Amino acid sequence: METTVGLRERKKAETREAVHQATIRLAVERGLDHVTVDDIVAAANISRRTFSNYFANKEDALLYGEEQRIRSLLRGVRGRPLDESGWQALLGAVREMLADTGEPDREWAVRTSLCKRHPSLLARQLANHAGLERELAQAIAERDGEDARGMRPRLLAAAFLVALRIATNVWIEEQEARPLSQIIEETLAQIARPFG
Amino acid sequence: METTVGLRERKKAETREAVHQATIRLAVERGLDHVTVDDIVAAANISRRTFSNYFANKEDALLYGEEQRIRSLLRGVRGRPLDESGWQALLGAVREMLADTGEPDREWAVRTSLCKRHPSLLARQLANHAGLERELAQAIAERDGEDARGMRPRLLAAAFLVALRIATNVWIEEQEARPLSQIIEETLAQIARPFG
DNA sequence: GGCAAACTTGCACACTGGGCATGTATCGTA
DNA sequence: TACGATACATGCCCAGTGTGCAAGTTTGCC
Repeated sequence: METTVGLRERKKAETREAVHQATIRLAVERGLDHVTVDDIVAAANISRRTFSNYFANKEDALLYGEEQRIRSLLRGVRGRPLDESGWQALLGAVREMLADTGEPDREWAVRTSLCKRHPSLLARQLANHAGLERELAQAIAERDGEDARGMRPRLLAAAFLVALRIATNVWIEEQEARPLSQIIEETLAQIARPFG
Repeated sequence: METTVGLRERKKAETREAVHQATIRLAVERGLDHVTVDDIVAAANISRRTFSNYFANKEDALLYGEEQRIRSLLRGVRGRPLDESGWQALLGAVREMLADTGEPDREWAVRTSLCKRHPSLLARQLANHAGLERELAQAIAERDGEDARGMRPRLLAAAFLVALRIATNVWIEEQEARPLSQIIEETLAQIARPFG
C-alpha cells in the first residue's frame, strides 16, 4: 500500500507509535492523570521537548490511534464508487472497514473505556469526531450534489457518527459479547428509521 | 421562582457570573488564548486562587452560560407532562424554552462562534453535550418504559442534540437572518424522517 | 455578641507548552 | 562517496496553570 518511504519518515512513524503505545500502557496502569509527560518520555526514550514535537499533550498522544482510524474511515468514504449516494457510501465504508480489520482490537475498547472515565479525553475525542463530521458532510454533499453548508449533509454525517459512537458504547458495556459489526448495523438501521 | 436565598449564596452567584462575563468580554476582545487567568481575575476583582474555587479553567468559565442553558433544557424535559412520549417531551421542552426566553441573545451566538474557532472550547462544549445526552437518554427511557442502557433512548437523545447543534451552526452561519426556532424545527423534522 | 461554617486569599510547588539555540542524523546531488 | 542543505532531537528557559495547605475574613445562626 505504501510506497517505499525514506528512513527519516519511518523513524518518525516509529517514534510516534512508540510514544502512543507508552501513553496507553501507562494510562491503563495508573489512569491518565497519574501519568506525567515525563513518565511517558522516560518510557519511550525521548526527551520531553521531543514529545512536544509529536503531540501537543498526552491526550493527543493517547488518542492518536483513534485519529488514524478516523482518517481511514474518511478515506474509505471518499474511495467509494461514485454512483453510491452519500448514505450508501457511509454504510459501505464502515462495512468495508470492519471487514478489512476484522473485529476491532481490544486496544480500541481500552481507549474508549478510558475516555468514559476521563473527561478531558472524552472532550478531545468528541472534538476529533466533530472534525470528521465536517469532512464527511463535505463528502456527502459532493456525492448528492448539494451545498455542503446545507443542513441535510450535516445531519446525515452527524447521525451516522452518532450511530457509530453509541454502538461502540453499547458494545463496550456488553463486555464485547456481541460482534461490534452487528451492533453497528442495528444502530445505523434505527437512526435511519423515522421516530417520534 | 427562587425562594429568598442567603446573602452568601447570592454573592457566590454574582461572583461566578462576573467571572463568566469578564471571561467572555476578554475572549471576544483578544481571543481566548491571548487571555490569561490573571487577566480574568484582574477584570473580575478576585484572586487567582479564588478563580479556581469557581472554575477549573478558563474554558469552563467561558462556557458557564452554556452549562446553565443545558441544565434548564434538562429541567424542561423532566417537567413535561408524563403522558408525552420521550420524543414529544424533547420537542415540547425545546419549544417551551424558545418561547420563554424569546430568540436567544447575541451572547449565545458569540459564545458559539468562539467555539468554532477555538478547538479547546469546542471540545469542552461537546463534552458538556455528552453529559446532557446521557441525562436525556435517562429521562426518555423513564418515559417510554425502556432500559436506559438500551440503544433506542440514547439514539433519540443523541439525534435530538445533533439537530439542535446543527441548527445552531446554520443559524450562526446565516448571520442570524432567520429565527433560530424555525431552523430548529427544520432540523428536528429532518432527523425524525427516514433517510438513506 | 460570639462561635462555627463557609469562603477568600497568598504562598508554594509540580507540571505544562512552546520559543530559541545547538548538535546530529538523513537526504539529494554532484 | 563526499558534502551542503534540511529536517529533526535535545537542552535550556520561562510564562502560565492547577491545586494542597494554612492562614485571614465574611456570613449564618443561636
